[in-house]
Amino acid sequence: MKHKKSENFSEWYLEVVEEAGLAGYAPVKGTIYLLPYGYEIWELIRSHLDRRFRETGHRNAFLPVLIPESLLRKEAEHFKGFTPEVFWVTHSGDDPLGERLAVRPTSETLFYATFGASIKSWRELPVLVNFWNSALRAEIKSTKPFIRTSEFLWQEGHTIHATKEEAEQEVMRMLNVYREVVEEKLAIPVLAGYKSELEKFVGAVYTTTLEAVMPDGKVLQMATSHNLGQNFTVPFEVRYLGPDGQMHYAWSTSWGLSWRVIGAVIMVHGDDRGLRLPPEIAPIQVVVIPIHYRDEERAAVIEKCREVVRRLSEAGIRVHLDDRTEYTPGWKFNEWELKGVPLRAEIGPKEVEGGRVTLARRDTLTRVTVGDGELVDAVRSLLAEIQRSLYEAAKKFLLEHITEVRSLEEFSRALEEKGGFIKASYCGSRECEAAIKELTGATVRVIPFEPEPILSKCIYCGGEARVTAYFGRAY
RNA sequence: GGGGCCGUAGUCUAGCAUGGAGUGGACGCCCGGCUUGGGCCCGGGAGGUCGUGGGUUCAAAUCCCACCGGCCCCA
Repeated sequence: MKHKKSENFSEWYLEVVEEAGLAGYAPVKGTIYLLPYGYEIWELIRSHLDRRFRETGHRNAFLPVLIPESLLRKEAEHFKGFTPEVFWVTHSGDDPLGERLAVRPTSETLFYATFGASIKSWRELPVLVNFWNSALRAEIKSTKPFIRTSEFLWQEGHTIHATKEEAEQEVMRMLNVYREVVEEKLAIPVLAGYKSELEKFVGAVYTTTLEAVMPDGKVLQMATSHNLGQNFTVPFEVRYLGPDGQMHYAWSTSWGLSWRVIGAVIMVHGDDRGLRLPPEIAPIQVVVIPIHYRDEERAAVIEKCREVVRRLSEAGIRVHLDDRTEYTPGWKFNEWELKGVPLRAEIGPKEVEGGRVTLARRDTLTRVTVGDGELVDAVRSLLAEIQRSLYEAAKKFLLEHITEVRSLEEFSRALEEKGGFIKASYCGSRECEAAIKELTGATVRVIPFEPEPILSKCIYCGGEARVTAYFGRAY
C-alpha cells in the first residue's frame, strides 16, 4: 500500500479496490468489472439477504433490461426524475427503432406492466417479488468504484398489497431486514429514518433509509425502502376485486440495496494495510500459511496445514491454504492482509512440534497460539470477536460524529471541522432544505422515525421549527 | 452546475517548456540459481498503435483542436 487512509483517503480507497483484487475499470466511463474476490463478497451479501427475503415470504424472479419509453413515462414524477440519467437504445442493428427503449434505471414500471397487470382478485395478494440484476444510470461526474458507477449490481424488491396498512408494514419490515444485514453482517452501524421530500425516491409517497458515516466525514446511503402508495398502481391500473365485490386500486412498495455497500465496507473497516473484511462476508475467513526452512521439514508442515484446512472446512469455516512456493511467508502475510482475510494461521516446525497453531488477527494485528485440540473453537470465537470488534469500532466512530447544533454558524463549523451527521432543527420546508444544501453542501439524510425534540428555531429561516433531522454531505 | 490536473511496457514514473531514431528508472512478468517466522538476494531475458482521431511541420510522445477515459477542488 502506497497511500495512507488518514492522509489521502480517496487515493487510499482506489488503491485498496485495485490491490485487494476486488474490481477494475471497464472501458465505458463509470463502469467497473468485478474480479472473483470482489464478486464473492457480493455473493455472500446476497446470500445473507436472500435468506431473509425468503423468510419474509419473498421469491426471486426476473425482468428484462429494456423498458419502452411510453412505459417509463406512465408515472410522471418518476419519469422526470430518472430521465436525465437514462441510457437509451435507439437502434436495432442499423435500423432506427420506432420507439426508443430505456436501459432500466430501476424496474418499477416494468414490474407493474407485468406482475401487476395480471392481478384480478384480492386472493392473489400480496405479490412479494425480488430481482437481482444490474441497473444503469448515467453518471456524468465523480464516479467511484462501488460508490457511484453508471452500472451497478443490486436487488430491487417489489411488492403489491391489498391495503395501505399492509404496504406500510412491508416498507418497515424490509428496512429492518436491511438494518439487520448491514449492522450484523457488514458490521456497519446506521441511522434509520425517513427521507425528506427533497430526497425521497421520485414517485414515492415516502422513503425510508439507512445512512452510515464514512471515515472522511461524508455520509453514505446504505439501503432504501419506499412506500409508493397508489402512485404506480393507479397509472398502471393495478386493481383487484375485493371480498366486498368492489374494485380497488392496490398499494405498493419497492426497496433496494446495491453493491455500494461494498464501498462502505472498504471505507469503514479498511486500514493502512488494506482491506479488513468482517468474517460474515469474507470469502476466505482463515488463510493457512505454511512455513518451512529445510526440505525435511516440508512434508510434516504441509501435512499439518492440510489437516487444519480439513478440520476448519468441516466445521463450516471458509478456509484457504496458500501453498504457493514462489512467495515467502512474509510476502503472503502482506498479500492476505491487503485482501482483508480476518484470520491467518501460521504453521511451521514450531507448531508441528508443539501441537499448536499460531493465529494472527487482521483487525488487531495480534497473534495468539492455540493447541490443536481447541483449534476449531478458538477460530470460531475469534471470528465472532473480530466481527464484533469491527462493529464496535464503527459504532464508536458513528456516535462521535453526530453533532447537535442550534444555529447555521454552528452547523457550518461542525460540518467543516468534523463532518458526519449534523443534528439540527428546521421548519421542514423544501425551500429551507434547498437553501441549506446550496449554502453548505449538506442535505437532510435522515428524519428519525420517532420525532426528536426541537433544538431551536429553523436554523435557516428562523421560523418555527417542525423537524429535527440529521444532515450531512453525502457521497 | 463551475474550475483544475492527468493519459508513455502489466503497473508507477522520467522525457514534453525549447519538435529531431521508443531514450531512461522502479515494481511486476519469464528463465536459472539462492531462499522461506513480515513484501529476500544474484544473474539473464521478454515486453511499446507514447489513450483515439485530425491538424501544423521536412520531422510530433512533445505544439494545436476534437473526442474517449481517469483524478482532484469548489457549489
